[in-house]
Amino acid sequence: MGRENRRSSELRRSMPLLPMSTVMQLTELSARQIRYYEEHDLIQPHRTEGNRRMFSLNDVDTLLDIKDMLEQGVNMAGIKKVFDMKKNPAVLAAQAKQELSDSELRKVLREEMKMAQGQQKPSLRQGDLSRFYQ
DNA sequence: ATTCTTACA
DNA sequence: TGTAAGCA
Repeated sequence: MGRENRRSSELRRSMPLLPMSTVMQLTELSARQIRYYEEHDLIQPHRTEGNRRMFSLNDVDTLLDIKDMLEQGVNMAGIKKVFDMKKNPAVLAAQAKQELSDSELRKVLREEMKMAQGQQKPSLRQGDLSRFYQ
């Protein structure tokens, strides 16, 4: 896939198209949850003139990723850690070279978490991701 | 009819 | 998180 094609692809996935009701059905998340994740800057849906949220396909993907982690027992703190790692230079580089899929990204994140853990407290309290990605 | 914000259980 | 109120 050429860079022009990938660019328009990203543009399409970033296009604000879906209203709250559609995203709720697509993700099976409540409006309350979706708004909550926005408050925590995990997604940044566009707003219409009437202040209605309009979600992109990227937003939906992100929400599905969040849902996965939630079902694995990862709390907000843990999810935030994972998302912060998407800004990690190493992860960013890997994403630039190939089109790192989300599933592949999770593998990388898994490794990154092991690295980060050594510098953290080895406890098993909430927010610690160690027990979910061993 | 639908979504939004705020606030309380 | 769910739910209800009061708006837009």
